[in-house]
Amino acid sequence: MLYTIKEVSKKTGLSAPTLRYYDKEGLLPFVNRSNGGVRKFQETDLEWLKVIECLKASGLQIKDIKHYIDLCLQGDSTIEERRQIFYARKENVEREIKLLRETLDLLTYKCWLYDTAVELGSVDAVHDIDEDKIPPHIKKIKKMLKFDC
Amino acid sequence: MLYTIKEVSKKTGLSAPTLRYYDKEGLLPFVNRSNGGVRKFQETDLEWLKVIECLKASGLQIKDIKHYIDLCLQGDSTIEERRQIFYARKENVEREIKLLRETLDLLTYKCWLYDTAVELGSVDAVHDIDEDKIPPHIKKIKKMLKFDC
DNA sequence: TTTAACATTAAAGTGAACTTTAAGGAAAAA
DNA sequence: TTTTTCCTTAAAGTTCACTTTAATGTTAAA
Repeated sequence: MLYTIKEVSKKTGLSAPTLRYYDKEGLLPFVNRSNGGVRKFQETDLEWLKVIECLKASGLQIKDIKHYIDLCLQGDSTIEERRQIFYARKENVEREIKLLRETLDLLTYKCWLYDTAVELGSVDAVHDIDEDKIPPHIKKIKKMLKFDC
Repeated sequence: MLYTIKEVSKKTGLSAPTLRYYDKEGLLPFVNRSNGGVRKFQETDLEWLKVIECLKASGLQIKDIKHYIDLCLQGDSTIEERRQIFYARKENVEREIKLLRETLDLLTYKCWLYDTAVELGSVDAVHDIDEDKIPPHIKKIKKMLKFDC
């Protein structure tokens, strides 16, 4: 089964110009063409695209994804470097998740604050609230925040 | 205690030009100046900056953070809109964390694959490996991936 | 009071990841 | 065979979030 760029666009959620841009940047050297020069994507190309999207989601730039693709083309002599790339990406994503969880804590607190502000009719009134009327999970977050907000 | 822009830069990790850029974009309308026009940051300004950083980390653009700051300046009449902003940000961060966890799964699989490829001396050899020599947590991820990689 | 280390602004420049445009070629249906 | 719908490219444009530059003013210590 071969796919046109439009079909791949639908399957991946990447626009056709984005796919062409990736190709131009050297991310898709494995995609074949018809005699007329039209790109014909294979099933394995879709798998490559998923790995590319994974590396992008991990915070890797296009030019560094290209470097990884180049290593793949060079074969088994580059295994060690590719291994290190994935370990570095893994660490980066773990760091990002940690950061987002801290962000989520402040947002959860703010959601409670504004829920309560809507109830009481003012933001100031929430800061005057009785300690024991604050839900435990909010209290816990408030302690971690180390600043009044 | 009042802080210069350089001190705030050190405390927040944001560069001095970035802080000036934020000010220019209307994110810091509360920061006072000396008679000579030099910014003098207060403790509360640092708290504002933490909320701004939280909104930025949640994926909000500068112009939309400005809109939130504007709402704050307008007072209690905008409580409901601000509440909705934080709920939307919370949902967005939860979605992002989910996505990053999926990314992490593929990266964890790739780390195992390249660990094994280093051991065996080739990537192809990893694909020929005995099913029962694949660790359970990797098997689990492999099943979820729905594609060979 | 001079000097050094800050601060200020406006405006231009940067880099990343696309998107858009324009002009045209390929492929499939009528 | 013609028409329509796709595809192609190169090149320019866009958006975002800064960063850099240049020219100048403020502030605190010596």
